[in-house]
Amino acid sequence: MRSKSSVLETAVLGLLNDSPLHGYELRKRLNLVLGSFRALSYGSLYPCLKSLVTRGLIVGAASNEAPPHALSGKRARIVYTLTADGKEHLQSVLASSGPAAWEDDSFDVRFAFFGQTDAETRIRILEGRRSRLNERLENVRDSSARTRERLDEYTLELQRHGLEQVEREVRWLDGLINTERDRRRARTAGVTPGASLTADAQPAAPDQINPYVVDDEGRDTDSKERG
Amino acid sequence: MRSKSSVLETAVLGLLNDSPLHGYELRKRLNLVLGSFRALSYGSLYPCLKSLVTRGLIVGAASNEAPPHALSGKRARIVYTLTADGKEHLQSVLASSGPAAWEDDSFDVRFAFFGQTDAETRIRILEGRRSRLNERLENVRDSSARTRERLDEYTLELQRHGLEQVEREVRWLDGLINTERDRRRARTAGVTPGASLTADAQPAAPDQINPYVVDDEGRDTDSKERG
DNA sequence: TTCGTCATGTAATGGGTTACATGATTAC
DNA sequence: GTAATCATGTAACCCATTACATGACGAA
Repeated sequence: MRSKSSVLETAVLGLLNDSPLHGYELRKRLNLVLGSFRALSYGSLYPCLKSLVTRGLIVGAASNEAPPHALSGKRARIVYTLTADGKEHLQSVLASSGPAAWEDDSFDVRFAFFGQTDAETRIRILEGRRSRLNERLENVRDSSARTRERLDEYTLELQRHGLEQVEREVRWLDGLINTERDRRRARTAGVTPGASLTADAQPAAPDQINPYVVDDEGRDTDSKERG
Repeated sequence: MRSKSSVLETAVLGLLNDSPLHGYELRKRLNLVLGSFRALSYGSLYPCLKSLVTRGLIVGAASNEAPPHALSGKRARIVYTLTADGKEHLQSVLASSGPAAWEDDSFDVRFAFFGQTDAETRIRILEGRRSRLNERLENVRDSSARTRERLDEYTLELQRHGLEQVEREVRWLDGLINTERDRRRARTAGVTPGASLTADAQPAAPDQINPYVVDDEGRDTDSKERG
């Protein structure tokens, strides 16, 4: 249950859970998920795959010909597949909903694999991220209130813009959380799913108390060194 | 003219150009500028200061008492000041407007010090960043067009949201560029400045050709490994 | 035949964090 | 007296990038 599982590892395992892939292809898909759209280097990917093999979470098999959807023989490449251990590990990672799941670096990956994540976990992560962002917003507004006047025009504008981006992300989360709740309600009522992810962000309960469970991943909420 | 000058170094020099500061205080201000609002660790800051001292760009002086605005004796701390070399170096960094100035990591710092930057350079950096983002947008839309159908709901939503954020930043840049141009026009006409940074983003010329000058910082535009 | 893309890797390097170590000063 | 904040630093480590090395395949 302990193993750190970096963002990259989670992403690799998550993708391989959909279908076996070789490194080169893996990288391309990774770029769509990781950080939005930035190139991950092979210098990170291959050592990561190596390590996963060593730990028995995936296996690599040289596949010379006839890939599933017989395109063309191409060339020898190593197709990686999840092992039973790997699947188990992935499930445990995907089941966690502590701070580690909603911090900047990991949230995106976790969100990208929401399709393989339990509905309650999804909600917990979304709410966790939202309160994390709100907390940050509060900090910035506080410190801004104290130092606003002695900041020049551009610094101020940069701050304003940053704040706005975060506020927008909070509203995005509001919408997603509402959608998830609607779905939950529909599920328990036994109705066919109707809610779409792109539903408008209803104003949501004005004061959402969110007693998120910090059950895993060590790492508690009150770390100093934040403001 | 060559020296790499990391983001952190630029930020430090830029802040010290306003007024001499000691490490602890420096860090707090750095956090407002760098990456928006994230804690920079002393483990990065102090070695950086050390290196700047070694290279003669700043000098540290133990200041035991009477800080400028006589608060209280506090305690021995090391107040850093820019040297002539340091000022010169900073000016040359601030004068550069190549790709290195508008990439993700450095753009924020450069923008934060626009108050100390030449107007033409400001425009060039803003335009450079905008075309960088547009280029990225194009790439994502292209690859999205090819793989859209086999992506699940959440991955798709993540991508949509990422795209939206970037589009928003482009509009932000549109506004800033217009403001800068207005100011330039006002300047050459000898009028008192009236344009505010928060002016609405006019639709801007529908197709802005931007022949940005890649004059410094090695690093050309057509690096592979991007899509 | 040469260029672009597919494909897999390693070594050096870089830029940061965390944890550690230390100690004075201030507020409760 | 004791906790929080001020203040400065070092050492170990992490995770990723860049540059390098290699080579096959398909298309121009």
